[in-house]
Amino acid sequence: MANSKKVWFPTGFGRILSPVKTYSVLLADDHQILLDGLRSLIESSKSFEVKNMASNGMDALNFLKKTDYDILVTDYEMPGLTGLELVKVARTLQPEIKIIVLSMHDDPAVVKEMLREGANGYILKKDSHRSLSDALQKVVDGKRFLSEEVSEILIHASDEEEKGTLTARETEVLRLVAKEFNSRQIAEILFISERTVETHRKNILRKTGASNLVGLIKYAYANNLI
Amino acid sequence: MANSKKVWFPTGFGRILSPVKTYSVLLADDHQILLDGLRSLIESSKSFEVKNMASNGMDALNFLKKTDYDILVTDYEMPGLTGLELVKVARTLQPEIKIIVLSMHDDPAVVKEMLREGANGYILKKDSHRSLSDALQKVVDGKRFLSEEVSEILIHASDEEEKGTLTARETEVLRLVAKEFNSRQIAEILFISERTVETHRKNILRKTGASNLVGLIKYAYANNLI
DNA sequence: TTTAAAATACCCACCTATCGGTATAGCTGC
DNA sequence: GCAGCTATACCGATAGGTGGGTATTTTAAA
Repeated sequence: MANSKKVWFPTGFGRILSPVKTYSVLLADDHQILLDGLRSLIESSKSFEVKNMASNGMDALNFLKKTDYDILVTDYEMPGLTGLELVKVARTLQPEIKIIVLSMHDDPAVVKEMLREGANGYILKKDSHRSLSDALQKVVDGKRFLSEEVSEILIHASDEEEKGTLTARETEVLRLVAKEFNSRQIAEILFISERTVETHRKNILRKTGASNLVGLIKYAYANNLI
Repeated sequence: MANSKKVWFPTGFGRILSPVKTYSVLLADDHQILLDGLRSLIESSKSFEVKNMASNGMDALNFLKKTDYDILVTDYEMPGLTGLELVKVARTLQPEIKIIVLSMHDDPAVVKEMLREGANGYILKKDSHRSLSDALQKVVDGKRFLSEEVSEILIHASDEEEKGTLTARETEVLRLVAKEFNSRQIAEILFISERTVETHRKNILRKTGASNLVGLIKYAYANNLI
């Protein structure tokens, strides 16, 4: 991993010396007090070192461009770049970085999207500090970590999984969108008003959770509509 | 195949009767004189019957919505829906239909796109009438048909395959586009002007031959950029 | 038969992408 | 040195997509 120092650290009852890696961490959160608290928490373990702290997304981005880190711990809502955007960019700039999202948000859709876009762990601010240390250890071990609360949320979310079920007409429209037709052309092809096509598109966007055309096409690929 | 009549037709020296299928054909071209000529040519073989003729893309579309055909023979440039659009729609409405494009265009990019979007055969208006009858037979046999001229074009096209080679920066921009960032956000991430991002996007669109965002994303998928 | 969902359609406002220019600075290879 | 490519940047105009509404008809389910 990048920029990590190897130190000799006593394990067990101090009888054996073994190499322990110190993982570099980048913290991003717009609340300074939380940043300081997190640093303290994280560095209470000698395995982790907070190398930099950013109070907004853009600052975090600047750090990511200059330095490699083993772990990024980021808030979800921040001024400038949001946490989601930061996760995407971090995953692009440093494909190997481990990302833990620390959020107040317990919206399952948000959680899923973050995980989809590259987060390795997701914990809530109302979770205990144990969750954070567990998460750190899990992700450096190459595993995924969700706090109990988050797991709970995802389980119940699957109950109300009415999303993603496009109607036949909506699927038809989406297929045509994916064929590079614009709304006017789709309206001509289906013999309906352009307004109706726009309504369908809006409903498709809402149901799929996509933020724009690009997300729509990715959804279409993911669901074998292309 | 759809809407085809089976007739008993003598083969060989008339000694054996075997079942011969009459394939239904839809013709689309904006030149009436050519339509009439094509009908005559096609129906000189008892295996093919021109069921309808359309003088523009929208008329053709209407026919496709009402009736199933075995074969669509269409011009490339037409008022209303273009040939390319017609091919896409036809492939959507009637997945099993065989499509032969008859065009003046010898641009390899056009040829490739038509084939990619579902055309089974491509012949030029300067080709001989033999090409058309060969094409009809080939496509109903489930094969692809390109006239000699067209094959020639595609071969030489591969020489000047400088297209599709995006620069590193362009690829970077495209990846970010595919991550659902808009130009403003990409500008922020890359520390460049929004104008520059727009220029890159224009160049990417031109190089990939995509007509819009959707085409771009499809290109990104096809080239493993996502 | 009542109800709910789906498909249809319109409005306005705003944002974003695309088109077709032009232009300059830096780098690379002949 | 200079041609060619790349990355950078700007402009105006237009097309197209998105957001947030409302509302009617058709169809399918309870």
